[in-house]
Amino acid sequence: MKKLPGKTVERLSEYRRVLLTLISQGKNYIYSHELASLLHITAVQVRRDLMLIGYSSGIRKGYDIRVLVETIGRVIDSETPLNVAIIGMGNLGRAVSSYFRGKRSKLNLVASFDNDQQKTGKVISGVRCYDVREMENMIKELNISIIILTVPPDYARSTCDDAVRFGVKGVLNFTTVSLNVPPTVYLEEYDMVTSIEKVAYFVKESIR
Amino acid sequence: MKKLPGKTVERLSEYRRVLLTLISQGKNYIYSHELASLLHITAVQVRRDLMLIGYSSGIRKGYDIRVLVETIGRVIDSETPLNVAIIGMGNLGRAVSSYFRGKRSKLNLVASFDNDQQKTGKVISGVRCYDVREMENMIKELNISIIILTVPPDYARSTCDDAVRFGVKGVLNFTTVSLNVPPTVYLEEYDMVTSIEKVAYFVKESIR
DNA sequence: TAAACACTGTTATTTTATTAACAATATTTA
DNA sequence: TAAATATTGTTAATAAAATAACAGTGTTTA
Ligand SMILES: NC(=O)c1ccc[n+]([C@@H]2O[C@H](COP(=O)([O-])OP(=O)(O)OC[C@H]3O[C@@H](n4cnc5c(N)ncnc54)[C@H](O)[C@@H]3O)[C@@H](O)[C@H]2O)c1
Ligand SMILES: NC(=O)c1ccc[n+]([C@@H]2O[C@H](COP(=O)([O-])OP(=O)(O)OC[C@H]3O[C@@H](n4cnc5c(N)ncnc54)[C@H](O)[C@@H]3O)[C@@H](O)[C@H]2O)c1
Repeated sequence: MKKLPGKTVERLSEYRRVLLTLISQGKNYIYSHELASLLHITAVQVRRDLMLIGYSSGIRKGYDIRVLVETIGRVIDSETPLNVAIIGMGNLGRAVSSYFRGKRSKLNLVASFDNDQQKTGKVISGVRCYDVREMENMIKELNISIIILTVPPDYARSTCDDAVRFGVKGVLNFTTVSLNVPPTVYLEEYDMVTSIEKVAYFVKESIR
Repeated sequence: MKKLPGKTVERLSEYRRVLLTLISQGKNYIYSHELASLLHITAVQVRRDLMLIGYSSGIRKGYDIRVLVETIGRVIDSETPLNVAIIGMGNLGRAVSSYFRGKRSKLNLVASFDNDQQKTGKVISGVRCYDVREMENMIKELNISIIILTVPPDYARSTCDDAVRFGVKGVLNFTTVSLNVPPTVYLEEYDMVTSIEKVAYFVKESIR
């Protein structure tokens, strides 16, 4: 299948998230317009995305939620699970760890790294914390292909460079520092200050 | 000034973030292509965004960073500071609180709320934590216009509805639950599982 | 069972966002 | 000082994303 646009991948992930909660609530079928309204988008957008991944319901009773979840998984998940590590087990690292662990069967959180001796060698928020100096060994040994970066800003660049050198193929950067990676590595950055400033901007504009 | 596209607002926030760190490093001027490469975008994009907010450097030695930061502030910040509260002081709420507090002069984190008696009445991660039952009073008393929602999924919807009823105008939702708000309220949602699934998708595609 | 209806899948259109192109102009170099 | 260079601001072109339109087809209803 042709590589999907990033936006579509995001929406597919979101579809699956809400579909999984619907399953747990006992729902079996869903119409495009229902799914759309849950995501604040249009029904056409939903149908278009599903067309892109070649899913078609056949019946006119909406989509079979289980089949749809499975189809989305076949498209966006890796066939063999990918291993993930968190670097920097501070406030955010621990929050992410306890939240993310076990959420997706095709993404295994297998390690965390820190340079604080109080933390290394222990299991923190459900995952073993290694000394950051062991990063090279462990990335190779555990075949870690994705890192979530939550170290202090001053260490972000060097830590990322190291991880890439050791073979990591994807980086989710939560630090405030904008990073650089070679084109063979996929980088996604998120800064919550940007999100809240965006909210603030539209609030400001609406109450003017 | 006409309302800016959301994408532009996001980039303006990002420009400011990197510009602020450059100032602290003693840099005074920056070229469009330098700023662009820090954000992994093109120089044209930068110039276009700045055109939209009516900033022009005049000189050909790049943009005066201080003036640019100030100009961005005049456009995206509220004239009078907006007050913000975090609801749900668990792992994520505390991380966000300690990170965000004091970051922006026009956004004051003035309160947090929780329903756990162990937490209420104390100062946690630098901000006073109130009982969630006091939300109505405090939102009105402190004039809170934005909330950051980090309660457990099951409480997300009702908590958001309450906050909106009590007068909140913007919501940044970090829970996994997709919310609904009236059109007068601005809602921004972020799920980190989506981000990491996106990374995983492009990693998978690249190593195929 | 025939008409009305509801929903999907897909093509066409519109809108939005990004990139390219380039004239204008300050700065540097010869 | 004149030519070459570098950078901006802006218009034009392109690309990407979202939406609209609608034919096709089960399903329901009378
Ligand atoms: N807390 C948030 O909500 C939040 C939000 C957005 C971004 N951030 C960013 O995320 C990063 C972490 O934030 P935090 O609040 O968790 O900070 P924190 O100080 O609580 O955590 C940082 C952790 O990294 C460890 N560390 C330091 N140097 C290291 C190194 N060289 N290698 C490995 N580990 C190292 C520290 O021991 C600590 O455990 C920061 O860059 C911050 O700007 C945080
Ligand atoms: N931890 C993460 O990195 C992360 C990432 C993405 C999303 N989330 C989501 O954010 C939310 C919080 O995650 P967390 O890890 O901090 O969970 P948590 O359980 O540590 O924190 C939840 C907090 O909310 C409080 N609370 C419970 N009911 C409440 C109510 N009715 N009103 C006010 N406060 C209430 C609890 O006392 C607790 O302090 C969850 O919905 C989770 O799915 C978390």
